[in-house]
Amino acid sequence: MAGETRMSQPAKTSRGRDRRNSLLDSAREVFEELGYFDTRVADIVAHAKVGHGTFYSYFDSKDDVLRALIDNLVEATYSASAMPIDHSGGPRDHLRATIVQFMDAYRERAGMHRILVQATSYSAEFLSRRLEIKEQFLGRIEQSIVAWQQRGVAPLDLDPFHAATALGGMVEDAAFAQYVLHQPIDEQIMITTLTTIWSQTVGLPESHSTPPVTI
Amino acid sequence: MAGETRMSQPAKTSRGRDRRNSLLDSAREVFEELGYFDTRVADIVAHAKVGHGTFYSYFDSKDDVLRALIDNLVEATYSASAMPIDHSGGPRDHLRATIVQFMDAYRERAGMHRILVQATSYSAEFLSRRLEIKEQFLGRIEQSIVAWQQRGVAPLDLDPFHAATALGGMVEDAAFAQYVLHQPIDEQIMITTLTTIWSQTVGLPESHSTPPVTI
Amino acid sequence: MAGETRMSQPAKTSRGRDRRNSLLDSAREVFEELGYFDTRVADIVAHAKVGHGTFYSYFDSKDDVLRALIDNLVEATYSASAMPIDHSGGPRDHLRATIVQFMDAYRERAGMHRILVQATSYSAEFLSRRLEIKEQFLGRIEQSIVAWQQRGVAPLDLDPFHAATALGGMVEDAAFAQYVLHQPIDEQIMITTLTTIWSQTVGLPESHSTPPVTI
Amino acid sequence: MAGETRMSQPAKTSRGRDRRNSLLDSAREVFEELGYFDTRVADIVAHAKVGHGTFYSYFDSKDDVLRALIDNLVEATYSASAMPIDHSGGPRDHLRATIVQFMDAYRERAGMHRILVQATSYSAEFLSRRLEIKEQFLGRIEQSIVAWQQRGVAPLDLDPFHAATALGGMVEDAAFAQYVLHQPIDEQIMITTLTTIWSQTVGLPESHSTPPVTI
DNA sequence: GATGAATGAGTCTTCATTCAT
DNA sequence: AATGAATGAAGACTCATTCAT
Repeated sequence: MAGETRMSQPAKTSRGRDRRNSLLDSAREVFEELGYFDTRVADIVAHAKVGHGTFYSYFDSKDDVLRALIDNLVEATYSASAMPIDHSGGPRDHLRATIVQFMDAYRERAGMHRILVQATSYSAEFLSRRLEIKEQFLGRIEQSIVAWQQRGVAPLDLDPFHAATALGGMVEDAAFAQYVLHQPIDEQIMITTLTTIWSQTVGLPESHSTPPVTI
Repeated sequence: MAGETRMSQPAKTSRGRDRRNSLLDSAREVFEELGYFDTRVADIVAHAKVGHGTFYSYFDSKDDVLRALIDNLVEATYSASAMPIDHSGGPRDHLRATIVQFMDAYRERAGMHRILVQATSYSAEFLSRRLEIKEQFLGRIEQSIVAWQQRGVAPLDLDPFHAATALGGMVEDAAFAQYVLHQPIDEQIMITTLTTIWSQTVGLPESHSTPPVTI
Repeated sequence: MAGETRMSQPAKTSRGRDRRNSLLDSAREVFEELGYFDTRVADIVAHAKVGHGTFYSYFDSKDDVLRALIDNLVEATYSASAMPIDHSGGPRDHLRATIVQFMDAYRERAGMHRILVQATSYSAEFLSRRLEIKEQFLGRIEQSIVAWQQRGVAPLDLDPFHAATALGGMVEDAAFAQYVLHQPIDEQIMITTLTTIWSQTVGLPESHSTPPVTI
Repeated sequence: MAGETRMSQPAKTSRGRDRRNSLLDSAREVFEELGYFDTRVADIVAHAKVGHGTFYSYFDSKDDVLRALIDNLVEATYSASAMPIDHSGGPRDHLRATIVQFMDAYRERAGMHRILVQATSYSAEFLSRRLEIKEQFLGRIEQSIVAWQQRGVAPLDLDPFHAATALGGMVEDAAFAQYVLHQPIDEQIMITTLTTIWSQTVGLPESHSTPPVTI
């Protein structure tokens, strides 16, 4: 399915970079509207108002644009989660802010998250990419649980990896249900609920006395 | 213009039922091996050792078999979650048993759950079917949370619907990660972790004194 | 297309004859409703409420029933045109009666005439059958023109064969337009018009004195 | 579900137009040789020496080429019947010239007329197209009959519409018998016969004194 | 570089006919 | 004799990708 992953043309000139970005945008918009499978290369080039040949001078294949888009999503997700968060409140406030940050980032790219799920079920290559995002996310959670255990806040009999997997999966699933499946979920109540479940699991007090731990 | 006869699933005879089941099994096995998209009708009929026409006398299309398989999955999932659970232990034991029951049912049909996710991302019709399963599952959780709140066990400021969505999503995601994505998760630790998170959220005591509430 | 025309099973027993006729009727009805091409053998056997196998024990193929039905049509057409006609009136009355007889016979079997035209354009074999009917019809006309010429009524410079072809074609086309294409034609006016054109061509007087010539 | 782009006849370039015409010619030739039903798209593309896809980038389906060919036939028929006719002779000469013009046009496109009849018996859409041609033809005849009646030449008790239907059908049937069915008809004798029948019906004198009426 | 016409392998689906029961 | 399940050849159509202009 994947083949030997020829790298798509780099496009040195600025004009080439623009064209490539334009195609990337078109591909994303069409994918988000029709889904990956129902999108034909013809749809993308029509949307970008270029010829078929142009598409293939920037990307090796339909899979290749998808790859590029997923790369962008991965990168954006990394950047988003690396953004600093206000530490002024207590640990629960901080946790809540972290969850809000995640939900915001997800909502903003909900269309591509839908495509990522499609791609995941279509090729092992894209599954790896998706797991890569998830592991990065879960790794940070695991570290924060370990930190809380070291401070004597979180119970020591909680397995950090499995708890991170459970809690992280919970948050991601909530985001998917809300922003991709458009389930009738109230954003604020859901954030409060997620924060509560998470806090109780790792033993965060309601008060603001405990020093914050960055997720 | 065309004749008016268009029947799939004609056979009421036992031979016809057998043939249909055989095709259904073949379809499931091939879907599980290759995924829905990479499966050709030719693969299914070859696996079932029948002619192309035979396939089309039991099913209207490739989509139609998928529909039938998903129907079976939905039905099986309903049945599984309706099975009685041992009530001899305390509430936590009971919750754990319920989670174990879910994980067992999921593991047993992991292949089809993978296909369900694929189908979900491919057609709105299958998405509805999947949400149907999930709502049934989440509805039961929501009711149990309400019951615990009425007994004064679960905190009243916990929104039952959103908590059910979060906790249910958490468990389903864990099952998916474990049995479909084959993430390196330890079954027992994960079950303990899920039980702990859930119990703490709804206020279940560690001891065995509280009367059980059926999920 | 036709192959070597194996004669379809003769059906010696009366039960067999009934079955065969029942199938023939079903085939005709379905052909008339759907047209030959859009009719599937499945439609015929469903209409006759018999199994596929039964069909093939009375007919060799789908073409074969069509052949049988066209044979019936040819035979019926021969019989109809051989029926005696009231000779009491003058020659024009007689001609008119003959045309009426033709139109009646055509109307009664309009559905099969439509099928005959379809079959004609589909296989040379059926074309021959159709021409056979037509030649029989035109031959009679030609003879009557010759007779009128011998009586000094019809002009001698009229070529009997070509006039018969023209006049016969005119009448057949009118029948087709009226009964198959359902063009908005008034039956009585059309019959009068055809009679007039024909009479003038062959010199029939308006009065009733000329002795009749049977077509 | 599918993309929204569905274009046939895209090419506005001269190359595209050429290709389309080449396919149209191939389709016509193959249809004329094998008949519409026995022609496969594969036959057409083989004859045109292009790939399958090329066919489908100019036409939506096998039906679609047929539609295009019939459109051409309709157009050509309109043009042909609109061509001026020599008025120097008497009314009979003029009528004869009109009939000759029709027969010439029919002979030239006999192959397509055969296909038109096939198409007619296959789909109501094509039947409409055929009737469209015929009505245009019969309408002109009807008008000329009315004109002759107004001049006191044609008998007033002749119904113009039904007479036009009868006479027009006669001529068309003669053309079909001659050029499509290849019946042993002598062209000149047939034209004389048709002219005679028609003339006598509408009362045209043999002499050249009556002023001509254009059909 | 850009274009879009051309390609053809790949799939689904139909239905006349056969034959085991 | 009757049945109807099974067959599989046949054919329409799609669309990612190539390449001549």
